[in-house]
Amino acid sequence: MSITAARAIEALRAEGRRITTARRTIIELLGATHDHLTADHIATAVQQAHPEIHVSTVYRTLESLDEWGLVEHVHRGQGAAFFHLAASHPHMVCEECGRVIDVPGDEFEALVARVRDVYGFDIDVAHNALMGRCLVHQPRGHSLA
Amino acid sequence: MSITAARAIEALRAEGRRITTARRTIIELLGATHDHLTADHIATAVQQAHPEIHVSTVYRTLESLDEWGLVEHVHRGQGAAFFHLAASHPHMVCEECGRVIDVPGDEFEALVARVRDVYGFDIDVAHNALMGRCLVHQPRGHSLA
DNA sequence: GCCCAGATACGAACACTTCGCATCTGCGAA
DNA sequence: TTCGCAGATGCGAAGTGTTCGTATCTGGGC
Repeated sequence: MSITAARAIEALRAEGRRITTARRTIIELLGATHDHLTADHIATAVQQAHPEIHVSTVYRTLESLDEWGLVEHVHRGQGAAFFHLAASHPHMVCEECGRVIDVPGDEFEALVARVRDVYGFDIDVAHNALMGRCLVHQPRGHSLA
Repeated sequence: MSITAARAIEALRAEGRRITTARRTIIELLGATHDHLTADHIATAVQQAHPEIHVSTVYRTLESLDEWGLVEHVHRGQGAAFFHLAASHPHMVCEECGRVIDVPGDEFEALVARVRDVYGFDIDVAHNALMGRCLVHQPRGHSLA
């Protein structure tokens, strides 16, 4: 089990929440991958080990873990949201190929600070993905060369 | 009719596309408001004047107008996307009250340029809304005072 | 006015997510 | 160890936002 997954489970225990099969399995799955998984992917993977775990349980579990700050979800444009263990960094999703790129949050610090000052709005950069085009899908094949 | 709506209809004509009741009504509606309307809102409003116009027509019309660059849609987190006449600026949506704030695109220029240089990713800042909290919904009532 | 590619009405289907409710279970107390 | 019960789950149905198939209709060029 990854260190982060172990920590998440420890956090559950520390707050007096139940460690159930669904919760443990989902957390371990998220801890074991760096992929960006949708609830449905997670349900499918979880059901390989525990076929009795229902999709709605996966949704509810993810919602709870999200609320408790142990996992986060990111909304893509139209498709399903994807989930990962709490890490709070922005994501960029290519509109052409769906590729997800992680960005360190500090790239956004200046913008977030300015928007807070000027517009009185506190941006949560990690909640919605930024859509756009990755380098192989830019108009007229623009490259870095 | 607003100037922008008139322009959009002119653009349709110039490209040899048909000016139908659905298209004209939707464009005029979008031109007459600064609100951020979902497809469903648009359908409801359109149907007050033309009850025969079907929701699916509204969706298809919006999709076409979007494709032709006359309107744009913005994805909120979980709820429905909202539409407006082409303007291409980012939006910020309060997670608490759903309020939508428009931001001039140039606030993002530095970030977009840097991300393009460093990550080879071309962000489309207008496609997904930025989620967060407006000033009345910030944690611990933080204000600008 | 006639014609037909393109647009529409209608409803069914779809993908993703939430809900209600009966049953079950983790875990603290006895 | 067993007991009790708040909280978690299984299951299916419903909800929401959107897309699709198909028969019919219509804008606008002739």
